[in-house]
Amino acid sequence: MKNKENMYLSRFFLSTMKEAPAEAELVSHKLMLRAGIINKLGSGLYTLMPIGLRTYLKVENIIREEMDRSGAIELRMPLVNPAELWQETGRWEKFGAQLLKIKDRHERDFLFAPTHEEVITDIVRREVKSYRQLPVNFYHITNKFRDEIRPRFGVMRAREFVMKDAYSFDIDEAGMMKSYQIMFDAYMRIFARLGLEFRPVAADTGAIGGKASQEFQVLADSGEDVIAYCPESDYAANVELAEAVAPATPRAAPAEALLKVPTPGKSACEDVAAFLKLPIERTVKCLMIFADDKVQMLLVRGDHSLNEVKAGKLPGCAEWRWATEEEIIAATGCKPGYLGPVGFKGPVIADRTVAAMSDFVCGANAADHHLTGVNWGRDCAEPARVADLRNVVEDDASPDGKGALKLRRGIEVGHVFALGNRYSKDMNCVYTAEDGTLKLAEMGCYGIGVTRIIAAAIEQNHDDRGIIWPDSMAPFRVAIAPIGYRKSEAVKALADSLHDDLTKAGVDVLLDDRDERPGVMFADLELIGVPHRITIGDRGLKDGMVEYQGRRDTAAAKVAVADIRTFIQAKLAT
RNA sequence: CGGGGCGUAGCGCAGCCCGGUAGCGCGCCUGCUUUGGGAGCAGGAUGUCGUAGGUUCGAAUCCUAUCGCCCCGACCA
Repeated sequence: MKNKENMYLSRFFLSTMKEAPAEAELVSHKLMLRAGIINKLGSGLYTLMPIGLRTYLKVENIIREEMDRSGAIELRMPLVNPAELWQETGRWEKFGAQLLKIKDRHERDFLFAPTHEEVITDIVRREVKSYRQLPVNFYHITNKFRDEIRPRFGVMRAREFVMKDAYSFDIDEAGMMKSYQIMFDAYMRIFARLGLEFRPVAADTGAIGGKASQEFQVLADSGEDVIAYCPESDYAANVELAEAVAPATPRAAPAEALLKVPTPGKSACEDVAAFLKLPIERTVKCLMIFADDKVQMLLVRGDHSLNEVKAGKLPGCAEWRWATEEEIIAATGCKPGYLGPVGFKGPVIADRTVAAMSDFVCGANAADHHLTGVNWGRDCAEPARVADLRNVVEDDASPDGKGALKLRRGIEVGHVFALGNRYSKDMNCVYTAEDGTLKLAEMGCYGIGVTRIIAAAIEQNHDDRGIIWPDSMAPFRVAIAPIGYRKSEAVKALADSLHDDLTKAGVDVLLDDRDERPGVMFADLELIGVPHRITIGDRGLKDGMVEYQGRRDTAAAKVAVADIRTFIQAKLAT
């Protein structure tokens, strides 16, 4: 970023708060409000204040540099799109309530774009005629609007937000995968340069569909996603996708007799297990869904949880929903809480773990009763289908067979998709191939949540005093804190000359010339997260010393005035 | 959309149950003092009590409606 002369805090605009507004829950949200980075206009709508914009621009520039380096070409598409384009792909209807639709003065339908596949595909089908023009990768960095069901956590899940999205077009699948890899590599460079602790993970392709997909997750305990990874290998996947492999040991032979036991008021597996004095791993949880026009029974072990994405991948279950209580009673003759496969007439789909259990406990399809010693084949039919239904848990075997899985939470800041020809087919985006035939372009799409990165970085880098910016994202890299700026000629002279020298050297430096008390100055500079601080006061100056303190340092270091310029340059170089 | 909660000064809150015309802390303004970790003293400004109806002699307080915001669930960068 080019430095301007105006790096005096008294002429900048800073609005800090001692107390965070009650609306904020998440640390990053609180700190962004307290540091004056954002200002709320409405639910999910935020102004990026001057200091926030400085950070934003640094992030944007790193992304732009790496995108350009990867060969992607920048353009900019409009926020408002005509409905017709979205009707071509069916997403005018299918995108759901998150799509904010509007009408213009002629009563024509428009929408606020939540993403830009349609627009870019339209551009390419009109502009690209020949294989000679491919591959091509266009990107832009702009505002998106998604009418989120529940905006929250400030800029983390805002309705209007900034996203960098790129779209690659190739002549065939091999080309697409090459473009995909190029983007993947660019993303690795971007998040590394931003100074974030992150991990690329295999992801579900979700509603967009496609062949391959990976998410870039910033690791943070407050993350909304859970990722499973294997410390012994490079396996890492979103739990939505992470495969729970079948148990290594085969099903044991039945050892117990089937027994119906009263379990009054005990419906949850934990309660049943405790009541029967059995480990919860012996129980089976019974979940009823409605899909494919019928009520179906899904079984997972009592201590496991259903993976709803996996459920949706079962045959005929793409549109599944939870069964209603009435449907459950009609299908089983029993209220939820005491259900089981024994005697159930409909389809039973068992998780791999459940299929390998013997002598297990499940509901008796009779209120306040469970069955113990249940065995497949003997007491009820083998499950109609055995599938991977559950979320992996810590210490599950890694699907690559190389150890045990660990879980961590993450914030999704980027996502790369090998899309294929879904959109080019719907929108007839074809090119003339070398052999003269018309072929569909193979697409990839690649998103980065630019504004979300700011929040994610704070989640990962803060302490009880405030933000600790990575150098790459700091609104100012160096702060000069003069004590007695307006009292001491010597302090002012050194502060000013240091400010000028650093500015000339291309360093983003902020001189706190407000003449505040030191406590106020330090507190503000720490809150806004400036990574390096130089403190100048008469007390040190009489010995020819100033102080340097890194934002993460516990104590300040004394540095001779004569050495401070080289000292700080050395700090900035690391 | 379903469930829960909150709207009183820029921010954090009290007052509401039990109606009597609004208060505390921080911040802000003025002056003096202070100046190495969110200063001290003195003085001061700031509210259509979210909005609209209703009950009442009288409503921040009770009733109704409405809007906004936050939290928990389904979505995603």
